[in-house]
Amino acid sequence: MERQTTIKDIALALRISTSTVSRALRDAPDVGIETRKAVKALAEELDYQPNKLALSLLKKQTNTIGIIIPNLDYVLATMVKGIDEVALEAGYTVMVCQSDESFGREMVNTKRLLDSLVDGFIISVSSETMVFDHIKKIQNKKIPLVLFDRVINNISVPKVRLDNVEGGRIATKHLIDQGYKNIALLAGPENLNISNERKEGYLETLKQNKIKVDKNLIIHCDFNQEYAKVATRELLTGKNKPDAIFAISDRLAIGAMTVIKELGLSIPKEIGLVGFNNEPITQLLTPSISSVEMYAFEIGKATAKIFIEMMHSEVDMSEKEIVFKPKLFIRESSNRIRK
Amino acid sequence: MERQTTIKDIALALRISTSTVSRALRDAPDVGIETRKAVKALAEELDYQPNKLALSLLKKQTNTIGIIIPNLDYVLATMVKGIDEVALEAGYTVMVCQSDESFGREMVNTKRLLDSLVDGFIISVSSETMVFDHIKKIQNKKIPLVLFDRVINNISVPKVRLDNVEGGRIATKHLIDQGYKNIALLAGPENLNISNERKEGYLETLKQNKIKVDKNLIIHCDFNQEYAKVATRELLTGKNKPDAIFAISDRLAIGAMTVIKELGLSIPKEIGLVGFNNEPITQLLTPSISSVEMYAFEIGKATAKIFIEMMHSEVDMSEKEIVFKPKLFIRESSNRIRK
DNA sequence: AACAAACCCGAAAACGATGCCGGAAAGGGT
DNA sequence: ACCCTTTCCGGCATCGTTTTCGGGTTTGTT
Repeated sequence: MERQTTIKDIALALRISTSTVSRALRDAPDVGIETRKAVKALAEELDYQPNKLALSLLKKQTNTIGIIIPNLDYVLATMVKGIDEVALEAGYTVMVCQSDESFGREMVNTKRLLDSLVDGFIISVSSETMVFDHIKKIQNKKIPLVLFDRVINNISVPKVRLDNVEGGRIATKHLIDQGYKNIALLAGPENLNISNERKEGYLETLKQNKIKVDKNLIIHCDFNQEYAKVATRELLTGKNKPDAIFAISDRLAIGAMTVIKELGLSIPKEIGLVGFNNEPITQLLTPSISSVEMYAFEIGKATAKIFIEMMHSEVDMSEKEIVFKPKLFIRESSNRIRK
Repeated sequence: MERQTTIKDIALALRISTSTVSRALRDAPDVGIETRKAVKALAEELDYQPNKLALSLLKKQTNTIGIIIPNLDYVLATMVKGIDEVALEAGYTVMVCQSDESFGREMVNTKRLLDSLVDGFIISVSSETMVFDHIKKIQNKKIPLVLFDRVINNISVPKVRLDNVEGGRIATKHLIDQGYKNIALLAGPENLNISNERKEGYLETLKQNKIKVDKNLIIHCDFNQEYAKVATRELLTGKNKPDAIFAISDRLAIGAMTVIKELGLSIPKEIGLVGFNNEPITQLLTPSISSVEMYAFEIGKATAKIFIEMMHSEVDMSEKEIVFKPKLFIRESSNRIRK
């Protein structure tokens, strides 16, 4: 690693002071036209790059955003892409840390990012996260923070998320409209907010349509894909056999689909199926899977925008919450009434 | 954002010098037991965190690795996870930038990371990248660099990658062993190394088995999933209809599978299918898809290990190349001879 | 000719930490 | 009582940059 040319080198070579060089490079007013030219020419020639560390130390800001996410699945990767795009545009660089759905690693990551002196945080909490001391620590230090996707309620901080309850509603409503009467729910981990919200929408819609809820038709399973198969098998061989399944993620839906086919049931005739996330792959399968679009990219962008706004203005945004409305894409897996 | 407590605050409060505080905190030898205790106690109380920027400026190293990748699909996300794990362990933090398969963005990213003063680079080049000035720039500055997955040949730098030719071979050989005679290739973009290497393995194996190559059976298509469907339709309705398809990625394979089913052909009886990457989803589909495992996580870890090694030793590793051997997982989509 | 006003530029402090060097105080030996 | 070691600590430079303040030279005006 070779020594970078510094402002001092230029100053020395031109027999002027570092202050002058600094001003010349930044087009400050009081510097002679001649010196300015000379400085710029030499800077170009020596491939001078200002040292960001020195600047950060002085200005007390690093132009870096710390992002903590539970993993890098399709949805989160897409969201990160959205964040990245906006952040880059605004001159920020992001540091992405995966908590791997572990609370411990989430804490370690906050600590690391904290003493990497990031300017702020953008976080989606892990499914294990039930206590929020690390979040509060960030707040106490008055460091900008935005939560997204998997947010925490009862905490005063800007949030960007999907209306998951609505997502649960539209999926369930659609299945009812298609004439399914016995709708099962493949839910995620018990304490995961987004899962429970979708479940809430499901329950609500069933009640609204005077369909009684059968607890045996609701199965919580991990996002591990094998669980989905086991759960589905359980459902379809139980005493109260469902005629439709609403899965809380496309991965779960795909697992369910496999089992349904294995059992020789036809989709959508005998069993209807709706997923969540609208991953591209849902369109590629046979049958294609109906799914709820959650606008991951847009959520990412909106999150970053709020963050940037927080950095640039002094107004309190701690109560701000942006909620995206989901949209159902109806495909073969649930469309048995011709339209 | 509140002011962090600094070494100076502690020094002032204890009426000692900053140097003493610094030494006390780092357990340096020449500092009295009493002062040491006092310093540590106060540091604890004030929640003192050393300022990394100041340290980095002084030591000229940031403990940060810049990672540039074309996107965040399953394979790369898995690799990044591997890198992350090893890097974290060694005290490094990673900055991940996506080039989005664009050469321009790859250059912009290198520049950004370069003047973020990362300690080194870990790069997988975009499919557009045909000129390597940015890579050479890194080398000229003598900054550690490791290429992985999509590497560049004819360039003297450590690399970690899969033996893609072998991957092409085992997939093709397997299809031949299963009695398929007319094997098509769904390849990736024309100038993508990994794609061409897999193709090479395919061609080589055909020749070795005295099967003549039909150029019409080789279709290059983008990783965009829709292309795969178009290409497959083209293949299966052309004059020389293949009885098997080797797809260079699972996504392409899934697209192909959809079309095969649409056309009413049975898998694996009439058409055999093998994918690449061994994504978890290949096991979930019906039929499950045979696929070549590329050990993404391990490749990520190996890459990071080489990087760390480069940082800690002075030996030249520019010729080092770690090549992982792929392994075929045989599933329903290509298994028509009972075993 | 004298004085004000531009116009340029340099010195020095500051950001937070480390590390070398030198010096004061304390202790031990003769 | 003197000298020589330890032991412990403070001063200062350093990393690369910005910024404030002040001073010198030139130009222009009356």
